[in-house]
Amino acid sequence: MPNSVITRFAPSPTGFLHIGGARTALFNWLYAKHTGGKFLLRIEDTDQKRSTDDAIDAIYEGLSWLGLDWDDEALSQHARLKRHQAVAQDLLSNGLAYKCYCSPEELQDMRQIAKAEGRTRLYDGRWRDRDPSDAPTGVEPVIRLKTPLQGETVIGDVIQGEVRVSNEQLDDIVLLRADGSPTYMLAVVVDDHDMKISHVIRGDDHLTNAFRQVQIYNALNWNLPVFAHMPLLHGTDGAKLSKRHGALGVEAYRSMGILPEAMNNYLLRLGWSHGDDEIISQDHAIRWFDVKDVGRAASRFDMEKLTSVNGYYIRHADVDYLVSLILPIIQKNFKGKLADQGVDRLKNGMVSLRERAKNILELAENATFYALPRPISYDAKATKLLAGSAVAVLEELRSAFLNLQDWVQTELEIVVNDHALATEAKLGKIAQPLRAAVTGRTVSPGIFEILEILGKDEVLGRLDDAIEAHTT
RNA sequence: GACCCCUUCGUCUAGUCAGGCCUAGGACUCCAGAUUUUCAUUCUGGCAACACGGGUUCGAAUCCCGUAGGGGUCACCA
Repeated sequence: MPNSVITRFAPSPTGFLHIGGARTALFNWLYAKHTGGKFLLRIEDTDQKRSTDDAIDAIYEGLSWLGLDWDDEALSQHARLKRHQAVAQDLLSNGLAYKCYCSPEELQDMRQIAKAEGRTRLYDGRWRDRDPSDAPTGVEPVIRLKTPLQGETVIGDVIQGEVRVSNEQLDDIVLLRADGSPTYMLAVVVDDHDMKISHVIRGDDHLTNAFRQVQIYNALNWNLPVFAHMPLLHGTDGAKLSKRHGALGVEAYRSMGILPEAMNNYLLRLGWSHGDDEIISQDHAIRWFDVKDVGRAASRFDMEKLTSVNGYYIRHADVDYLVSLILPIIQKNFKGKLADQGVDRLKNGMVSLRERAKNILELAENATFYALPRPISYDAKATKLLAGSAVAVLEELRSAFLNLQDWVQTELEIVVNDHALATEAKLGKIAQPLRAAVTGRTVSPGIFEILEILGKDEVLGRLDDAIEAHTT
């Protein structure tokens, strides 16, 4: 059976797509692409109280931003309630499951005793073989799976290897709650089976759940999917990333100016590698990625490395793409006040600009002087630089520029250099005030490039503005 | 606590399956230097690790055992 690989990402709608979930989704997506299979999305919204449309949208948006498109319609687990119930009923009528009438208090006590005695098996199976006529009236039972008492349950995990646990450790799990809703354990198994999921790739916090799920598969006499439990992503402190730990949603990184390509690349390198390769294009990722190569150790999330990868992607990104990303930011910051030639200037200056930014926010900030109309504002350092004798320098430059016919970088450089020689000043002494006058800042791309892109009229105008603003 | 998983520079990792090519390689960070009109890029160099203890072997980061540390899971949550 060629092309039988079907993977899935099954997040619960908690309000955002967090970074660990994004990595899980990425690995599932890559594996599907690598094998020419399908990647499906299922929303685990069994708990209706906790899932909202907004939360579901956040997942869609997060995945879309990362470019992790899914095949077919996203499936809502909740919509499959009837099927889950039917499966539980089958199990019940086949004698593979039973009704349990324990009260929450009873269970609580049982658990305490079991823990005190150091046992893992928390439920003692007291209703397992009890006569149904003993059932108390007025109590809705839960349905529990009759799990094997002896032997062991084994998982051949692609990442973790063979993991086995004694069945004595596993108690009879609840399949259907008293209100008739399925538990997560039942729902995943039924859904994964019905969706024909071939590979279950998920965080290894599910590894111990997998044993219980295997028991459900076995009771149903269904084929097992291939399991791949990938190590968790940890925070800088080494603990599991969680909301409490300040784990952020992918949209938070987006608003920090991280590029989705960089995010994917960074996430991919956490727990997986291809020799010494650091920058891996999506094409290569698809070609090279295989779940079996995922490591078993958890890794920590490192913002500095992400930032560095992000810088690389910005430096190598397409000019128009970058302009389209920063334009809305600049317009938002300055209320749409854009110079007529603003966009052209941004495009012309972008190659130099992109080498100087670690993220899109910074890029937008550094590019602003191109986009805004006169008069520009000066930051504190620029203001300081323009005080005193700088005005005289600007005036001299202004008249030198005035006569320049061929307004190109090389010519401009000659003019400024000549001026430096004539006044026996160091180039820096002249270039810095010029930079401050023209960009409003002390840091920018090469000054001659800027002069050319801005154009003669604009430069002369900005010099006038600066002279006027700083003449005392 | 019980069960399961993990352990190479501060971090991500190569090397571990098929022991010698490893005086352990790369990347990020940091430091120094070169380039330079500022900043950045780029380039060069540097600091820095096989958790520990036993074995097996001519030889172990690699195999075995133990210890320590870290993580995960133990719900009528997902």
